[in-house]
Amino acid sequence: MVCRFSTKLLNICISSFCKVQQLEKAEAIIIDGIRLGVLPDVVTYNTLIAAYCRFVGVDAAYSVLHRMREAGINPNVVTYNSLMAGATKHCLLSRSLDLFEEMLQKGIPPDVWSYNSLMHCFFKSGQPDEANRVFEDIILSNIYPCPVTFNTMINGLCKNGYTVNALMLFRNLRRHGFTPPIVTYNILINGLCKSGRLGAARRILKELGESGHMPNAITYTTVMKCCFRSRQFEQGLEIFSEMKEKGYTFDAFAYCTVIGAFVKMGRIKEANECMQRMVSNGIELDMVSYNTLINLYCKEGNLEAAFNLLDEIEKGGLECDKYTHTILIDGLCKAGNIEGAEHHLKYMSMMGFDSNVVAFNCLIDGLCKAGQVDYAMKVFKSIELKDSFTYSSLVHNLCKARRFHSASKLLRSCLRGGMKILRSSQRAVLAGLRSSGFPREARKLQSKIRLAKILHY
DNA sequence: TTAGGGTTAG
Repeated sequence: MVCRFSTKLLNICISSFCKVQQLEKAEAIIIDGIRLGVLPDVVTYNTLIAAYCRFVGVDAAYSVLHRMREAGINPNVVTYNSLMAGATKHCLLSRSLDLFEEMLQKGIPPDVWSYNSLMHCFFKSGQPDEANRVFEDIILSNIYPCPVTFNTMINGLCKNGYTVNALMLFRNLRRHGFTPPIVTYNILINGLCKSGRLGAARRILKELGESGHMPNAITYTTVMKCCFRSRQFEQGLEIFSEMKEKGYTFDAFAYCTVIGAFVKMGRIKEANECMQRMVSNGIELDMVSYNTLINLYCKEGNLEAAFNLLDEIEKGGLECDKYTHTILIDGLCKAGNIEGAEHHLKYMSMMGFDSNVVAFNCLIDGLCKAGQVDYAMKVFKSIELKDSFTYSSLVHNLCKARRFHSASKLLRSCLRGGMKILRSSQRAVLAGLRSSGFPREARKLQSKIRLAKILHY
């Protein structure tokens, strides 16, 4: 006979294994349980589905759903919520919307988590108006919003460029008695930092202190990153020291932020020390951590170590991403191995990665630095996607090669396209034209630049 | 079950 207590115990075990990502052990326990007459229930399958969504992928979670149905257990609102959250996390946005529709068709009433996922999905697919409509529906319906609803809304608004609206929502919620948890503060501080509203971010940070909350490691990492991003390295390092003094635990996010900053400052020795501390502290390395390490190896000129690590990662079953390959392409270019970089670009494409503007920018810059400006121009013409880095780099390098007319022509086409270009590159063209005896062309170009500023900036 | 911080190029 199956007793409920046994299934409850089974579920506790499954949950424990799922939390530490030991899904095979969780599956094995289910088989053992069935053998002993303890049958899995909807909670067992939901726990597994959530874990597969989180650690593996939505397809793996669907195979559990299939087994669940075969066992005669119907999915409930939690099942759908997990699948929706998983689909949104893995950017399968239409799948997430389909799941919501399927839920309605099957007569399963969505709860606040379903709506939260739906909003998240709309924001992630760049449809803030649709997300806002869902939010209004929640407010006007009898579904009670939870803090996650507000956080999803504030985060989505920030990520879609509506930081001012996010700040207004935060203020309105506070006025109506909502006491924001630390997560809300972190979301808002991050959004404000990333949109360059550092003053507003500082004010929210001050409010956080006054609210009686303590900033957590995420708050510190966010503000530290913000300093590094705006090249206020010393200020960022002060936060790093404060974190250490106050005894905050460093996770992969905090270490990667600091290592990345040391690498950017050219302080490779300190970056290395940090990396060793991260490894010796037993931090489990994910793909971003590995990318940070590969970047460190490349910047210290140790391409061999970088490629060895790439092999190790691939053999270990972790999938390298576009960042890994772009870092390696840049490393090869910086080491003067243009042939290797081109070869790796082909490898990247063979692996199914889309055309990557950053990787091509590295190659164009590398070619210029190797004196192959004509070839760089050929690559430039062959690529569809170009950004301000592409133009700035090529204009700068054409000036260095004293090809001011070509640089001027390129700068004009960039301005016509409404693309921003580094001021130093603009100045280099103007100065070059003047010094090489073409002041009239320099004046004409200057007025084009002014016009573009009025039109686009 | 859901929301927040980290990796690439001038």
